[in-house]
Amino acid sequence: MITNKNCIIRLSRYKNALYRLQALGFVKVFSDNLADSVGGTASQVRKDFSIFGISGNKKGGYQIDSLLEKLNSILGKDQLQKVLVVGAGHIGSALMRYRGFEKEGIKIVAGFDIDPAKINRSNPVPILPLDEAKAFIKSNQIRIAILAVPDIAAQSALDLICAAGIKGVLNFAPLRLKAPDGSIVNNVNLEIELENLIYFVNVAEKTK
Amino acid sequence: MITNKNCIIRLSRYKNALYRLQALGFVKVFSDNLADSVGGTASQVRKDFSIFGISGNKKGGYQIDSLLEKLNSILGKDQLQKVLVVGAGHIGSALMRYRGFEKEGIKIVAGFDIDPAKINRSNPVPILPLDEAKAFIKSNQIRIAILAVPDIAAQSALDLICAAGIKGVLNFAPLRLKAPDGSIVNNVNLEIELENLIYFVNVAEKTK
DNA sequence: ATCATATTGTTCCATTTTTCACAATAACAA
DNA sequence: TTGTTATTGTGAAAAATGGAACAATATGAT
Ligand SMILES: NC(=O)c1ccc[n+]([C@@H]2O[C@H](COP(=O)([O-])OP(=O)(O)OC[C@H]3O[C@@H](n4cnc5c(N)ncnc54)[C@H](O)[C@@H]3O)[C@@H](O)[C@H]2O)c1
Ligand SMILES: NC(=O)c1ccc[n+]([C@@H]2O[C@H](COP(=O)([O-])OP(=O)(O)OC[C@H]3O[C@@H](n4cnc5c(N)ncnc54)[C@H](O)[C@@H]3O)[C@@H](O)[C@H]2O)c1
Repeated sequence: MITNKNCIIRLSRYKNALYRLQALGFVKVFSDNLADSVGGTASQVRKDFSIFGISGNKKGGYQIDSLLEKLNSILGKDQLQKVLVVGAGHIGSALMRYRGFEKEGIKIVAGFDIDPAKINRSNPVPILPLDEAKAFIKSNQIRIAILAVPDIAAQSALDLICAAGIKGVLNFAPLRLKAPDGSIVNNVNLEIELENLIYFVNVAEKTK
Repeated sequence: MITNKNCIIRLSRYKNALYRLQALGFVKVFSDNLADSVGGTASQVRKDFSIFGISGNKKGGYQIDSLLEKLNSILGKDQLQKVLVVGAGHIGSALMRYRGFEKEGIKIVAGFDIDPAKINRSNPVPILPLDEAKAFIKSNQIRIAILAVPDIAAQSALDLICAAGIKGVLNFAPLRLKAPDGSIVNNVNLEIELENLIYFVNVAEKTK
């Protein structure tokens, strides 16, 4: 069982690179082409594939279309992934208006908010009152949510949606949430991303 | 020289946890308190500190205020970090309106856009035409930028700001940019974050 | 003053991740 | 057909990361 997050991220990158190559008319690809496209090494590409039992052809590389099929299946992209956004504020609405997820088979199906002023059922992505979240999650069998509520509300909103059936949450609030049993929380912490960047810029500056 | 990104992320977490503890009135802390707060082990906390020459007191733990001073200095938080946003669209304006960075000593000082309709010099964070970016970066000695332009414009915008003196970029466009010499690009790729989450949710589902 | 105790700092060990290296082999050329 | 070459797949080596263990020691108790 693979627990290596970086490995899965690389699979996503290979997949994206393969679509670009396919769009350019390529039908096969070698491990070193892929390595170049995503910025890695050829042996790591092959090792990653081998972990998932993906094989190519000696001297012939990999068929792009069948490779994409396999990667897409591993990454759960053989079915449309329905996602909710909880918190229709600045970040939440930016995400709901973003069209880029759709080409990745990810569809934001609804937003939820406690502020009555934010409710808008006729939006392309409808924004509904939080009270309706539980029923919505259950009847539409949603498993994934993006959490974009104020920090103070994050844990209770998380508990609510997980109790309703959400299994995976991408959390934007910059604090450590306790994931309810059976659910996974990943964080996007932009403060920390910036701090990290600043650190490495400073280090580069000093060693220069 | 530390190249371990996770280690630096942990330093940020320690720092955040320390502020919370400080706000609760604590003046000292033990490695296992910190480990609990951030979800790690006590030896890792001590190891992280030791890497940076931070020492505490046998049996006495660490003084929170002096620990914070040291962490803040390592993380470059002893001076206000001025940051630009390039691209005042959905993501860019969400970031410019966000007040949360300020308490972290990060100040978004300006946004830049090519669309004349976006220009607004009297905004709390002024939004200026891209042509002015170079002069602004130079005269204000900005080193860090957030890139939130459409995918197609990302590489050229990156080249422009790095040529003007930007050393570190947090890029939201879901593609691999070529960092100009002497600059660092870190990516926030939400598509990939979601794919990753979906993968691990599926795995958990299956092994259940 | 002595002892017991709690906690650090660091060394050593285990695990994970990446890279190297090369045998196996499919494709192609002559 | 035979030989040459390019590329995979993988086992072994190396590097990086994380965790356990424990000696050193400051603190507080008796
Ligand atoms: N905006 C940014 O650029 C940015 C950057 C980094 C981190 N964040 C984090 O993202 C989160 C959201 O930030 P934002 O700027 O979008 O905030 P915001 O205040 O603009 O929006 C939050 C929304 O959540 C709604 N809400 C409050 N409690 C709720 C609940 N219990 N259930 C459902 N909805 C609820 C509010 O009505 C509001 O519409 C915060 O945790 C913030 O720290 C935001
Ligand atoms: N909005 C989201 O939720 C979201 C999610 C994931 C990724 N992204 C990525 O973030 C980036 C920005 O997305 P967005 O939704 O904010 O886009 P957007 O179209 O809302 O905004 C982009 C802004 O950049 C400006 N712009 C275009 N070219 C420019 C240039 N050369 N220099 C300066 N400004 C320029 C445009 O005028 C516009 O204001 C895109 O790469 C997108 O793929 C966005």
